Amino acid sequence: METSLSIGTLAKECGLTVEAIRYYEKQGLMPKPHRTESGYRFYKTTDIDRLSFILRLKRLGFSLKEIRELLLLKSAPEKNHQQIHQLAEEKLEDIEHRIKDMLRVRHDLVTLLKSCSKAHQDSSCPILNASNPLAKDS
Amino acid sequence: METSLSIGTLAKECGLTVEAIRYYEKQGLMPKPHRTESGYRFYKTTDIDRLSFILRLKRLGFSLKEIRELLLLKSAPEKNHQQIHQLAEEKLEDIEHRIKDMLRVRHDLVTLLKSCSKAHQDSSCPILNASNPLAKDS
DNA sequence: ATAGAGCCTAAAGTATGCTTCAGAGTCAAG
DNA sequence: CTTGACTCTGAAGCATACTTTAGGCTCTAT
Repeated sequence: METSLSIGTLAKECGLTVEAIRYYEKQGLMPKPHRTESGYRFYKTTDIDRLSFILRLKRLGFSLKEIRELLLLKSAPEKNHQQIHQLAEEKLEDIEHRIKDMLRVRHDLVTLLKSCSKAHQDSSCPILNASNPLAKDS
Repeated sequence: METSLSIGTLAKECGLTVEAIRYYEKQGLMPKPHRTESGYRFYKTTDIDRLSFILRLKRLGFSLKEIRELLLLKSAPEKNHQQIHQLAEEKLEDIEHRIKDMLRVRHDLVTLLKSCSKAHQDSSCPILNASNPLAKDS
């Protein structure tokens, strides 16, 4: 069973640097991993998911501090229920606001491309004819 | 007709600082505004829209460099059509990817809240019962 | 058993995106 | 006509999020 990864492998797997992973650990985003006798970090495959989650949120404009909060939510124990629920509510509102903004920007871009396409009688525009990736909301 | 704004008014209007606006000007995000005889900048109301667009994109995790590109797209002349179309296509893909990420994070959060709610038999959860803001896609 | 790739730590350095400071002119109200 | 709020420029300073450097141990293959 090969369920453990070196920091280098994890980094490659997720497309970032070894140093960034160590930095996230220092900032409390990644948990302190187990170590080999010689002190080398080793990770579980589930750490790939955690790291992917971090990167996804980063891409969306969340700060490391905000991501830390969201991670706490994800791994929250049953205690402090009220507080966690409150925080989750805030984050969800935040995310929904961002989604709206994103759709608005998307709309602007599509409008731009439409006019652009119209001006050139180009009815085979690959962008405008693409299926809407947002039609299927979870 | 009161169609011109001081930099301070524009800043208040958009909820950022005077210094940030001057910084955006220096970075080529805001156009160089007209000046009074004494050298004071003055803006048109349409500059509010431009600044709002910038802030929206910033919130979504775009760098100032990327925002500059998107702004160039918006104000693009008819020439360089091919190149602009190409860039717009890239940006649109980028945005759609981000929207998917955002929906995924939203899904995670809602799932978390559902389980949280279930654990406490709380059927009146204000978050989960809220109407879906994404139902109406443009 | 040794070369080279990979890992370790701590600390300094860097890019981005502003904010603060210093020093000075401008404008509107009283 | 002065006081205080607002504006100007340029430069330095700061927070965030890493990256690079330095110096050293470890692991794998030849």
